[in-house]
Order: sequence, then structure tokens, then C-alpha cells
Amino acid sequence: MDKKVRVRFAPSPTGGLHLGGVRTVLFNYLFAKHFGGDFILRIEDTDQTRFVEGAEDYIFECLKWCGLTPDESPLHGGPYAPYRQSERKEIYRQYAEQLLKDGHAYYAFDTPEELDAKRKEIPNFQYNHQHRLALRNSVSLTETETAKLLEKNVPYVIRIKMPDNEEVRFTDMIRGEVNFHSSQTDDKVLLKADGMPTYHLAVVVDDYLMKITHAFRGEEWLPSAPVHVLLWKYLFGLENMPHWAHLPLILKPDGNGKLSKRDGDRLGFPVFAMNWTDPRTNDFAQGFRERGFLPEAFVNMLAVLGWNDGSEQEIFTMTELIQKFSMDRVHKGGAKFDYEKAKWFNHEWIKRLPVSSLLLPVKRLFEEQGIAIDDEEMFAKVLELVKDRCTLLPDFVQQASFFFKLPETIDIASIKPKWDDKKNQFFMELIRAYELTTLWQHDELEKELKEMAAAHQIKSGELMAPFRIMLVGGKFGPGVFDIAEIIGREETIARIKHTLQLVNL
RNA sequence: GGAGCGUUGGUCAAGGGGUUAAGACACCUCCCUUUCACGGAGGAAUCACGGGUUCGAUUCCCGUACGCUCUACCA
Repeated sequence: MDKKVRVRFAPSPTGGLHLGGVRTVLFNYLFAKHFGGDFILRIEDTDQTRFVEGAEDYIFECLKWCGLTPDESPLHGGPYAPYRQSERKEIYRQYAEQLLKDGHAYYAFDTPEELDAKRKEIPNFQYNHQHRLALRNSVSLTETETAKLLEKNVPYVIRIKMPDNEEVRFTDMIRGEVNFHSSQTDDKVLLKADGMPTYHLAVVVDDYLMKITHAFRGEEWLPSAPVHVLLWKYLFGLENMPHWAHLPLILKPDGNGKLSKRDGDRLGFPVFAMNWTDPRTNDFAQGFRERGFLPEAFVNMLAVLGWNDGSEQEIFTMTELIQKFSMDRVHKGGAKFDYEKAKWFNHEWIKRLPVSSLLLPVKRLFEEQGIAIDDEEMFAKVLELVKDRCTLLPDFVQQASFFFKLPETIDIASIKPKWDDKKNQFFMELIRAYELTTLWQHDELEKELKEMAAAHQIKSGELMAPFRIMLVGGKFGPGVFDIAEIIGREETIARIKHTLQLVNL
């Protein structure tokens, strides 16, 4: 590649960032970094009616959490600022005017109401070569009529004049050669009545001005690609056009169709990267982050949804992804999102990440549950012990809170039916034995219990369940003797005594 | 309706003219573990359908079906 690779992610700040959006960012980022290029974040906020307070900050926060930091953005600045399209409003008009001058665009004076009426009246109505002569625009009107309307400040839009008969083709990095016939696309609005550009104009002007070399976006954009290709041809030359790639969609797990927030609500999994509350409706959606996903896992899971490196490897660090990513290994077909698999990735990452990097987020979760952690060293030991059985971060609280406080409930009902004097005697004696144990260490504790069981002629298996319940409150958690070792002599004995009292009531 | 894109087990997918059609998730069975996990062993697909091309197609070509996306002064 001769030019420095420059890619952009261009979201509109209208709500939370969903899986598909994050994956688009990710593929952009990986591609750019693979080639040592730049990753630009551009905010496409040309529709003022859809602007949502806080959405832009949310996007930055998401990218930060995922570790996908832009090289240039409204926040980070850069040589092609401003990076917010609303602040670039004046720039677009001159290009619209150039198109006008060259006969590739025209003024249209039809009101939205008139067009609505047309759509009702004529089936499959399109503002195109077939109908534009019958509408109010600078093609159908004489020059003086047009001039008069403009002079009277009659609101207008500028539309592209799609050629009636032209093959529009381009090469998509994922799909190969793609063809469209120009007559199939209508005369898209380029500049709105409020003077703002539509996406179609803004995207090509900004990609040109910001020297974008590769443009990746969701597959839903494919049908409007011919408009963009034509604009490139008219304005900047096809030879300067970025290479396109239209990414496959992320589909809902059941049935078909694009994954939406509703599917997440319905099926019980997040769809947004982080918590998002719509400020207008107060509609809340939980994010992957708050659900207890690690950013490493979230990114990994997204990367292999529609891409793989051809090997059997599934777990990738960001560094490996950057090294191995290539657009020609991206799948063409959409992929159904599988939440179970997503959790598996998190589980894998919890298992392989050193405890040191889990410490902080998990500690926070404990504290949120009112469990203070003062002994960091013990905390680390506990996490190491339980991490194999934690899929999501909050599982740590469930799996390990009993290390730091008395179990909230003790499953007496499971002990009682098989409880007898013999066992009671046994545990009384175990307490005495444990009081004297010199080496408080799990092997030693296990040995003592088993020897004593033999002496009492009780199968040690019958003792394990009650002992576990005494220490953790239920039938779960890591090895009992490991637990005893960590919580210590005093606490172990106290818990045995406590349960003994309850059982003997 | 039109245009475009897509279609390998339930899901993610590798592969690509001749293979026992990888692997992972989920599921089932078993082993390990006197809890639950982790770990280990095993189980299931003829590649949407129909035509070609070919000695031979899941793999190439053409149709059909099905699905999706778009069809706004939204992105």
C-alpha cells in the first residue's frame, strides 16, 4: 500500500453502541493498526432531530473500555478537525454547489408533505429519472422559474441526479466485484432544507478531506454504495476513492434479522457495550461491561464473529488480533449472536488472566455488596482458588463471599435428615483436634479428618457434605480443606460450632 | 413490488473438484472430583434444492427456493 492507511468509524450519537457497532469499530481499528495506520473517530451528527444528550461521551467511554483508542477524534483532536459533522456544515455546501454547476445535482422544491402524497398515490414511487420531470425542481422548471423560487427563499433540497443508464461498479474487499444499475437508485437528497448534508454527501466529502483510504461499514449500506461511488466520481475522482468493505450483519439468535436491543431484553442478554439509559424515555439497557464481561473477552468474542485466522485458535489478545487480522478472511454471511459462546469467551479470559488484573474490578463488586476487603493477599488467594468456576465477574461474589463473612443462610435441611449423635460427637472432637493442629494447611486438615473418621467408623464421604455446609452454607465452592486453610483456624472452628448449634436445636 | 447481498451440524465456523467434511459453543454419555466447576474420553452434518460442466462437485457455472438489507430532507 503506497499511502498511509487511514480508516474511520463514524457513528451518529443517537443511543448506546451495540454489538454490531463495536465490531465495526474493532475491524476498522485492527485493520488500521495491522498496517500501522490511523484510526479516526468522526461523529456523524447531521440529523439534529435525532441528537441524544450523552451519546457521544458514551461512545468515547466504550472505545476506552474496549481499548480502541482513536488517533484523531473530536476529543483527541487531529490535523483534520473538526471531527463533528455539525461543525463542518459550511464545508459541504460548496461541494453540493459544484455538483449543481456540473449538472450532477439539482434543486428540488417539493415539500415533504407533497412527497408523502406522491408515495401514497403512486405505488413504489421513487424520486428518479422516471418521475423527476413531473416534480418541482430545477430540472423540470425553467431557469428563470428556479431563480425566482430561490430568490423568494422557498425551501429546497439539493438532490443528486442519478444517470438513467449507467453501470456502477466497485470492488468490495469482502464481496468482490459489486454491480448496480444507476436507474435503480433514486435521486438521494444531498443537502437538506436546513443546510445540513445528508450522510451521502457528508461521508464522501469527509472521507476525501480526511484522506481516508479504507472505508468499512455495515452491510446495510451496500444498496446506497452506488450513490457514494458516483459522488466520488463527480467530485474527487474514482482513483482517489477509498477501498470499501461492507461487513456482514450480526443477527438475532432465534429466527432471522438484525440483532436489536429488543432481542436482548427478550432473551435476557446485553446488546450494548455498556449500560445505557435513553435520556428521553428513561429506557434502560444493561451493558456487557456491567454484566461482568472483561474487555479482553468482549473484544475477542466480537473479533471472531465473522472473522477467523484460518487456524483453530479462538482466544486472541489484542496484539495477536492486530497481527493476524485481514479483511479477506471476513465472512460474507451474517452471524447469529450466541450468548452462550460469548460467556464461554469470558470464562476463558477469567481463567487465563492473572489474578492481579482481576483484583480491582472484583474488589469493587464485593464492596458494592457491602463486603469490605482488607486483606488483599488473602483476597488474591481466594480469587485464584475460585476463578475456574466463574463465568462472569459477579460470579466471584457468589462463589467467594463466604470467605469474608458468615454465610447468609446455612442449608440445615440438607444436613438434618442424616444427622445423628455419632456425627455430632465426631464434629465436637474435630473441633478439639483442629484447635491443636500445628500445621494449618489443607493436606494436614484432610488427613486429620479422615483418620478421625476411621477411628469413629464413619465413612468420610458422609462427613464431607455437612462439613462443607458448615463452612460455606451450601453445596458449592472449591475444596473444603482449601477453604478451611484460607479462612483460618479460628473461623473454621467458629463456623463448625455455629452450625452444630443450629442442627441440634 | 424492485435492487443488492447471502445460504457447510442447533450456533460460530475450517475446508475447497477426489477428505473418515477440521475445530469451538451448546447438548448427551463416560472418566476425574465424596459439592459444583476445571480437566480428559466419546456421540451426532453428505455441505438449501434442481440442473449442468467433469471420470468425479459440498467445492466451478446457471436457475429455483429461502433469508436478510435497503427502497426517508435517518444514519
